[in-house]
Amino acid sequence: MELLTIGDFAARSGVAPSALRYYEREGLIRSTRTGGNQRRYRRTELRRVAFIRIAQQVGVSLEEIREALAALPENRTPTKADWSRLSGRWRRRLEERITLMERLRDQLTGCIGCGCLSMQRCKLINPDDTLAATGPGPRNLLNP
Amino acid sequence: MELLTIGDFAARSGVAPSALRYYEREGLIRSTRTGGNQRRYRRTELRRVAFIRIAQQVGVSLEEIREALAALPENRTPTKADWSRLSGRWRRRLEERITLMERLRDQLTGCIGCGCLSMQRCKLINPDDTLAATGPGPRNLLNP
DNA sequence: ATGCAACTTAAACCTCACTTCAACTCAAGG
DNA sequence: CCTTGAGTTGAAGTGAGGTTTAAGTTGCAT
Repeated sequence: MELLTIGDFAARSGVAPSALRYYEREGLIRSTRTGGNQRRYRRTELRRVAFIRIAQQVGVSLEEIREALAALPENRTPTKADWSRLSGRWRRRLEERITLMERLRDQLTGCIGCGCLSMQRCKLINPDDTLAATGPGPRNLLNP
Repeated sequence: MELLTIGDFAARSGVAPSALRYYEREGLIRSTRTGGNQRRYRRTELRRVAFIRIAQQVGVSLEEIREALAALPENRTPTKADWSRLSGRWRRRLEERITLMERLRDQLTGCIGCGCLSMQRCKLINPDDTLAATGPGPRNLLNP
């Protein structure tokens, strides 16, 4: 079994056939066709799908994933080094998100202490008191 | 200035008027009306909006946020203790998500070492080798 | 009292990431 | 050959979380 049908590929990747067709339309994965126009997937495509799903967990849009995947070589099967480079980028991204959420957690913990969630005093909402500059009260809630 | 117009409320909360109307339609916030049917917001509503935006950052859907806010007292202005209880729930949730993302990061770090992202060998994709049970290769990629 | 920015509504529209549908074709076992 | 399950397409639908539009009304300063 050299090439996988869409059904088998879906089963092995855990992604629905409809989603796989969608990914193909969006240029995220590729397939060859049989004489009868059915899709056949090489097993190396599984790595692409793995990468896509991991990136989605990290909060990356399909558009960005498509761009990242475009950096893979066209003509040869991607090597470990190719995947390693891409994964490294996602890891840095993931670490940024983790840092952000940890900061949110710490601030929320502080706010549970004071029970406030006040727009006037709470660090969670008015991080650096910068908002007070244009009058009393904050202008936006987030993005510290 | 006891009550805020929707424009002022939007400016102070950093949330667009259209979004505020949407939140009201969805039962997340409330307003009183003037004789001429215009919305007026009490400043305590800012806390609700703060809570909503924070919860969204934590990855909670508006539906769940609505349910959480429904736990607040109807007849009296919520106390610090009320907000504290709700915030505590979100904090636990946030910690769960952080743990999940840290695990993902650690696994991704390992996979950068091996450069694999292999469907056969990689922990990231085939976490506990449980998938091998129904034949060779994994059946789904994520949710360890 | 008038002018104008800010407000009101319902309905339509938007993006994202898919899924579902209808109508049809292909692949493979008996 | 026939049946049946799996695959094909374009188009439409879904749901979340809003934004935009059009037509009309209100609030407030002058």
